[in-house]
Amino acid sequence: MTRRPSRKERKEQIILAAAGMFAEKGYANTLVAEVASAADIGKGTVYEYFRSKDDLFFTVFEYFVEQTRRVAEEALVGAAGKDAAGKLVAYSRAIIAWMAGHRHIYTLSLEFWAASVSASPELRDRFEGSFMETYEAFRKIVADIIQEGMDSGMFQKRVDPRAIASGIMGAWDGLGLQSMFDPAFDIEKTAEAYIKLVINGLMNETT
Amino acid sequence: MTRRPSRKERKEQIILAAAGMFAEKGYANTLVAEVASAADIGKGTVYEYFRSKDDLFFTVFEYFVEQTRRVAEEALVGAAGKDAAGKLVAYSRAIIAWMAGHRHIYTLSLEFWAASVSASPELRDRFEGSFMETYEAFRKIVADIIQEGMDSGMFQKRVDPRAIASGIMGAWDGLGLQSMFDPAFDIEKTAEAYIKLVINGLMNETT
Amino acid sequence: MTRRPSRKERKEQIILAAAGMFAEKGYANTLVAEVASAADIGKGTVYEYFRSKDDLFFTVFEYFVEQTRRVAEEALVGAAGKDAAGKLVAYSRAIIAWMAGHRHIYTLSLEFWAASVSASPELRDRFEGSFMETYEAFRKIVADIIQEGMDSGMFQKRVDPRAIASGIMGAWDGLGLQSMFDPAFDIEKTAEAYIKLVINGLMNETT
Amino acid sequence: MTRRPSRKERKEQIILAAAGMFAEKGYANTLVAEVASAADIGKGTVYEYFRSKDDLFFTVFEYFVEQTRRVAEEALVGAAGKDAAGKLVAYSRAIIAWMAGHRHIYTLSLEFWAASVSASPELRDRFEGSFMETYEAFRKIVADIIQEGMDSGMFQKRVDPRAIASGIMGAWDGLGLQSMFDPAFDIEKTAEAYIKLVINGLMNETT
DNA sequence: GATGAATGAGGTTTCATTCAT
DNA sequence: GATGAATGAAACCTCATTCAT
Repeated sequence: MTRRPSRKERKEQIILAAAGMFAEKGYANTLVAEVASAADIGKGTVYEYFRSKDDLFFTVFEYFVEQTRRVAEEALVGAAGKDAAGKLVAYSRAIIAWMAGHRHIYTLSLEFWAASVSASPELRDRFEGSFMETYEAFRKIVADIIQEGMDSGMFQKRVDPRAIASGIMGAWDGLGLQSMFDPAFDIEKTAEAYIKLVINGLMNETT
Repeated sequence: MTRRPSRKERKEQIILAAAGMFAEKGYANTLVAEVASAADIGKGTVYEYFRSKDDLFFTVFEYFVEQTRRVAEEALVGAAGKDAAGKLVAYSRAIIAWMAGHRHIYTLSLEFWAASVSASPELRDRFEGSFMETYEAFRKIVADIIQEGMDSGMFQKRVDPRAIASGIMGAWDGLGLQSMFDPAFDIEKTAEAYIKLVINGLMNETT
Repeated sequence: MTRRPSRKERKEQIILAAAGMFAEKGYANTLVAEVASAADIGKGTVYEYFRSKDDLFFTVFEYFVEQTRRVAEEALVGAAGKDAAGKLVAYSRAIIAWMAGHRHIYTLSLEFWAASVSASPELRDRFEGSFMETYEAFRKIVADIIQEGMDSGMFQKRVDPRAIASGIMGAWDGLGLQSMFDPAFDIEKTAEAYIKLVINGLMNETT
Repeated sequence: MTRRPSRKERKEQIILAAAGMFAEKGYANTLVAEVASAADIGKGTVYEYFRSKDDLFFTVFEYFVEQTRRVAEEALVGAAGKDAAGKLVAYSRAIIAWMAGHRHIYTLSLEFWAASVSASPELRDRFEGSFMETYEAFRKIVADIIQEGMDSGMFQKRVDPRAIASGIMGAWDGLGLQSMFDPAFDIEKTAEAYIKLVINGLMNETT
């Protein structure tokens, strides 16, 4: 005999069900009824927890952002103690591993990216703002590692840490994208070779 | 006095109007009536040229792919005669310049990416197939340049050309994405610094 | 320290809350939850006292009718001992004063009138029946006064007492209606002038 | 073979169908689908002509007001040339005859009255404003007749014409109401007796 | 007895698509 | 060939009512 879930648990249950459905069928093609059914609740119950389908969508997004940040945070912790190059490799591996391991969920990114341009103006602003903030957080982490490498003398090449961080992050997203279109794409192997090349670029002064 | 447009011109007129609307409001939020109105024709006329809204969407996508490939082709031609590093820089610049110069249209990518996951199964397959093909074409071009650099001895580092090509392309997409969320993001400067770092990585053997 | 209300008090508490809400927002636009909240009880509790929202509505109606009749009764008592003309004036004044003083509640009449035509067949019948009965009761009172005036010789004009009673009652309702649409409408002054004119008509034989 | 109706005719066709349905079942209990079906068109077509169900409702109201005013206008014309008392009788007869003859439509009044208090604030204001204007128009007509009667010396009693006009109009509405509840109520006979009494009151100076 | 979370039937509204002109 | 009025399936959302606690 299972107890009735708390309000918070019930809400998360719906968010997870919605995340799954949105990832699978896309936001526009997912019926609220399907989310409810996936969460094993009645259609009306969804509206007890979310004002509208849009509201649910944005909440799923926030949940997703939260998770993404936690992944980054954990990766950072796992990389502590290593030198700059080691940190970069470890950090990249963690991000890519998460993408590879949550391919099903990662699909949501595409939905969110699209929504950030095509949603209603109010929603769009919220998406855009959140994206900028999240990307900035990632960028700071990566740029700090690069700066540390330059400071320690490990990275000989003089670069703008933020620009390079942007490029590295871009590559992560872009590789994730390619793995989305091509199931045979080996994102982990590809990313591994790639980050090492970038690090090689950082370690050698241009002659 | 303007002559009546040919069937082909009329079709392109609709495609361009649709591209603009889809980029601006997103596919799902764009009404067929809006496309028709933007193309200065009647709503019913759209159906003289396209079987359905989905069909129009996919045609816009094909048109978009075609253009993208032409951009790549032209960039490649413009880079002919340079050495591998020069080609890479020129090629990257051309791609990024196109992104920066067609930001409004480039938004469509997000729609297409999302559709490749969330559209109806049939449409999804067509999207996925086309994406794989297009990415493969780009990948070949970039990988060939890298191979050429290694063959010529300019690139000292031994790498898997296809993997690195994937990473570079990923960075392009990912930087385009960041520029989409952040109007202040200077994609051309960032990409310039980044591609040079990657090239530096290629030119130096790991010690 | 307030004791727990008896079942009857609790029921009246709900009726009053419902009356207030229905008068303010209309029956259709009032949520059962709002009634409950206004009555300071839980939503489910309403259903401990009333079978359905319709049932609550009808009970409010009956309560309203009861009050209206009491008002009429009291007015009649207050007018006892006067002559026919005096009774008519006093009676009219009491009715109109009640309307003016309970403008907020009187709004309910409009809801009831509408319901008597547009509610479900069963409910409609109950409304119609109750209205006929109530109007008949009023009509009898007024007609009796008129008859008394004619009998006593005070009213010289020969009239059908019931027809005239209907007209007078109609004027009361109609004036109430006008005061509902126009906050500036002085119903008491208007009704006073009007009833005196009618009495003047009764007192003078047509020449 | 019937030609396709013009936009204006089609709109009126919907208004009439809606008026019938609203009168029969009440606004809240009428489905848009029922209106469409009564108008022999598709459900979606209703929305080609009206923004919303509320909008349709208000348009029906305006149509109703227009008709009511036309009735008053015609009645006034028909009464021209008579003396004040004759005008009053003719005018009253015309109004009451219209009510009696359009009982089916007149039911709508109850809906409109109720809406003027219970509809959404915006709609409510439009209703209220329109009612005040319409009542004022009627009031002016009746008051002018009374004034004319006093000026000509036919009406000996000194009265406030507007107050008495309000009372007479109130009686019309109130009698219509009674006839609505009671199918056996003979509104024409009752109104006839009543208006004559009122006129008697006007013709005789209070002694 | 009292409660309010859960429910889902039912209603409005949207919009891709058709087809008569 | 072009049009846009008409359509109705489909989807979101509301809210009276139930029932487990």
